[in-house]
Amino acid sequence: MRQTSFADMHCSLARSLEVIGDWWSPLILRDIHLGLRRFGELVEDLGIPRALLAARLDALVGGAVIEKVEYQQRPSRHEYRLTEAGRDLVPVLLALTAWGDRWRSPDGAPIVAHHRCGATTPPAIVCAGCGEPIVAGDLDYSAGPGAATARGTQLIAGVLAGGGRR
Amino acid sequence: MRQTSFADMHCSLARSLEVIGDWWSPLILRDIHLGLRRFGELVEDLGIPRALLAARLDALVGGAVIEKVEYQQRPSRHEYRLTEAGRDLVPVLLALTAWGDRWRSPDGAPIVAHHRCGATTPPAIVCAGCGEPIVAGDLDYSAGPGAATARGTQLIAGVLAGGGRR
DNA sequence: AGGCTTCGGTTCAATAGTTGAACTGACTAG
DNA sequence: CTAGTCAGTTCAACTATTGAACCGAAGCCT
Repeated sequence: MRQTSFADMHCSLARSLEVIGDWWSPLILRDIHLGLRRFGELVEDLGIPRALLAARLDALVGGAVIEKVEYQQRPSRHEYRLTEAGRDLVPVLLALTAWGDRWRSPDGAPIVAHHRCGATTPPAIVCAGCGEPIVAGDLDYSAGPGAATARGTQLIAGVLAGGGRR
Repeated sequence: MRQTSFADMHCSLARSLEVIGDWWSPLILRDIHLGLRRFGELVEDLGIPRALLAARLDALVGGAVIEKVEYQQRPSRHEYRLTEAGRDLVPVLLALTAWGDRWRSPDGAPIVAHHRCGATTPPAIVCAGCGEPIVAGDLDYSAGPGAATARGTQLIAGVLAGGGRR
């Protein structure tokens, strides 16, 4: 019996979590993005058990969000870098960080991001159609082409078909 | 010793994960947002063990992202609803879902979100200063007021002080 | 009144994952 | 030829997850 896999759920959130939903994975990605790319640096920065880091890195490589690159030969040494999919995840992690800044960091943000335009304001999640910031209450949902009634969306399918419940 | 807590790390991403970083928690929040608010509905939709759901709901209530509300008396029955902090998390979950749509759902999105403006396009994460979509390479970082050198940011502090490494 | 059903959990034993310390192996520098 | 660096692996103790069974309060049916 393994920890339940989300890979087969017909939900993109579940599939995303299958790749980066483990306890340490988002922090590993943060560190790699910030420039800590070597095994030893990650161990030292995070205090993560070495066995677990090795397993997580393998999983992230398998999930194609990072890749293992040789940075020197003799002795052969490797480091980890974000792939394109991994870089595409950075804004999401930044948005989650901003949430933590808003709701969990009364003493101020520990890390401040600067956009190349000079702004240090938190990111905004906006509708690509109208440009307005997205607010939970402004959303509605319908079933897409990949929908199914199965574990993880056993009732969701019905809720969506019924025009939603919210 | 239990699973390492991220609560004391000086990183808002770690603090966010402390609340919603567990394996099932984001899916539970998704379901509650979509209208599945009762214990039994969540069990049926997700196939999550009842003991685990009870523990996760308690933790999410403790983390102030959901609240337990009585929806009928005699017999007393409760449901779970997003708090303001929980609703503020919805756009982030939507962004993570969109990432899964882009990179993990070759057959098309299982769930399609509609903004009240009519658009069904995925959300965009933009810089609140200039309005441009945020791309990993356009970011730089510096230490904020809450920074510290401790587990979770043992090396990060130095990297930020040195003007970054990226 | 007595029995069946619903809802929202709790309990439990088996299994799987996490932890931290110690160890390994390839290689280099001195 | 000894010590050191880096990137892991191994291992035993401990925790967490799983899924099935059980529980209790209350309403409904006859």
